[in-house]
Amino acid sequence: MAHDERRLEVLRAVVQDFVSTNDPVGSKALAERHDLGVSPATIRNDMAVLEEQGYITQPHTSAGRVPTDKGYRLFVDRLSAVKPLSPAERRAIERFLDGAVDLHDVLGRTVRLLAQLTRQVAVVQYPTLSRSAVRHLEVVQVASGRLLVVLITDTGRVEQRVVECPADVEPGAVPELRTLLNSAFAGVKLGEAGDKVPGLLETAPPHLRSLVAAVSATLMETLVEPSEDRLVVGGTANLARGSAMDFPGTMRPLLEALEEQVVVLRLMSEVDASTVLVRIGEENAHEALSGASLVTVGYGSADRALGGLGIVGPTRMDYPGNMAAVRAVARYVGHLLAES
Amino acid sequence: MAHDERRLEVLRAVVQDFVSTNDPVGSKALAERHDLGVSPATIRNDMAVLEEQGYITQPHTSAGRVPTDKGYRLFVDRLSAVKPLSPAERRAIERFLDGAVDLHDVLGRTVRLLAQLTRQVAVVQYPTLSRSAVRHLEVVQVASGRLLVVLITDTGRVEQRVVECPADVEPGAVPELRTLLNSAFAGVKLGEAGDKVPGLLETAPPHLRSLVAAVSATLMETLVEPSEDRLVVGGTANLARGSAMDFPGTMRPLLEALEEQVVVLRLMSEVDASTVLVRIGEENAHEALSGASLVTVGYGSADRALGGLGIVGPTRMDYPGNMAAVRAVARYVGHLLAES
DNA sequence: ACTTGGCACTCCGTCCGTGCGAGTGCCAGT
DNA sequence: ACTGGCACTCGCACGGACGGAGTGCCAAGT
Repeated sequence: MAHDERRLEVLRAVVQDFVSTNDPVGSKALAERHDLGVSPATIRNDMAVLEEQGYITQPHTSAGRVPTDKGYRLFVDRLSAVKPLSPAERRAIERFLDGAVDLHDVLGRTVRLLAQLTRQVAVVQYPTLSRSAVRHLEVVQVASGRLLVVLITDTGRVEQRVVECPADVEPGAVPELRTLLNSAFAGVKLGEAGDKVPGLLETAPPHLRSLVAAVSATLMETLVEPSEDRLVVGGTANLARGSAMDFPGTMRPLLEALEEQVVVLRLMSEVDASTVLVRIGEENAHEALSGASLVTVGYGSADRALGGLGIVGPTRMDYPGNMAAVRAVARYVGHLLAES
Repeated sequence: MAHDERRLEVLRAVVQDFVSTNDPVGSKALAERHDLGVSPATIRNDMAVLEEQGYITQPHTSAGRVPTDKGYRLFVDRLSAVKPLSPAERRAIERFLDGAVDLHDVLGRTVRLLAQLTRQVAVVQYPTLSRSAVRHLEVVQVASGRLLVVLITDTGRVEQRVVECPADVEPGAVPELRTLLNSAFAGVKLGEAGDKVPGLLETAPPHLRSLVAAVSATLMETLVEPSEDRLVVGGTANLARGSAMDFPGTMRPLLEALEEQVVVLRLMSEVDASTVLVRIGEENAHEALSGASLVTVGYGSADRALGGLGIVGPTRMDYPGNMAAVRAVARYVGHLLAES
């Protein structure tokens, strides 16, 4: 019935007004700023119902209403239209990201770009190692019993490890080892590289076997460790913008969580590249984030997500705009990394 | 005369009390907490002189006194004894830093360690490229006209760049190129690598010359750019501790400056490894840092500083303790990087 | 020449009471 | 089912009073 529909319209209006003004919104103001075609009194009745259903609440008796987490959720799921980016924003994305020289640079620019577009804290995850493929393995001898192994992935990520060798390395063994490793692992996804190790050990010439074993062990160790997946954080200055009213308590736990990385990374791990994921307030389950919202999405080519990126901000944020920005940036980064 | 000496003693007491309590300190409280052997009235006279000389000031008429930047400066220069680290802290340093797997890891641990020890924001600069020496150069072909060049320094830093080649690369040229570059640059400090290029171009076999030129150009570009010197920041959550009274205005500009990096890096560039450098409040010259103090020192082996590290916090900080922590951590990191 | 106790003064922070405005809930009327 | 009216409730901003902490100065003591 037209009844329920108007009520949703009222909720949408409450969210929009509260997001833009940061003041609890009352029935009179609503009637003025939106043409809902009804009087403030009617709106009051609707708001009473919305409050009973848990979508909005009032900070004190007789102040305006404020959306609850549940209210934002409904807004995001059913009431928000996709907000197209302005041409200026599209241009900003290109201008910002073109001319990046390496992976580190790309992700650094990305995080700054996202922070600037959304005026929130931005987070970008490095491409997950286990989903990347080996482009090249490099072996360098740095001392008689020590090798430096450098792994370069198809996404441009570079990892290096020092490997202690059981015995001295014979001269000439290093190039041999390099060729062997590359022919075994090149193009292999890191998540599946472990399967190759036994076969490689069998076919390797005996005098290299211990070397191969040592190097493989170190590599596997590097990869199995998903906590090593790095996170780039930017725009933390935006936290200090909202006059500290935006976050309950202080913003301290939030800053701590961002530095921990592990909390955010866990949330990131659930993204996929096709849909923008929004987590609102308490939905985050983690204490420090219970007053914040996350908008995340995976980036990468269509068939595989390389990693996640997104923003974290107060629950009172411009969801449609931020969702659009996050998605657009992820698409662009995906292309950029795919073609390099 | 004993006169001046006691006045300095009063200044020291003011600084110490204010740092620990965060309240303007009055004559009576001073007389109680320190045995200066004189009455509050005498202390008042001394404080009046100290105020006239600009070392302390009162927030309002008839509140206690607070040290000025100049007062902290005198305290740091002449009144602070070296505070030895506790055994627990020494152990924490070792425990924290041992077991780091690569450079990124070392610096990440360092910054967390410093932030935890000092309860301030910690910053660590990556080893300056121009002062590092080439350990190895790796060349990989990633497409017909594109090479990936990976530079590994003796400090473990890894930089990579994609080089677009003027023409197709003949098969077999890549290993040749690799050998050539390595024999020319291995062990050379990057700051001086530019001098080697002309000679290298002359002696290079003709068919490699254009390749060498392209690769060298990219390398020089990478190195000349000192702004690429990265900074690791940690412990920003500590900013939110001091109840926002510690920083005039908000802490927003401070967070921005930390993200900019360039401001902090410029200050870092002046460090050397032997002395701890303290910059207090307005001494920083940069607007955003005018309410903050920096404690920095270079790390590296005795003969060359690889980079800087330090902390930034409110002018009201425990200078002796923080100076000791910064120095101890820098020494440990220096050893760690020297032996790897 | 310094130090000390006393004293009057200044000013900040807090508390309390008031008035105002915004917003609500309810009710009667259309 | 909607609307206008009305009484009611709070939060907040304003303003004056109060208490306390701390100072500066002065006269007296060592």
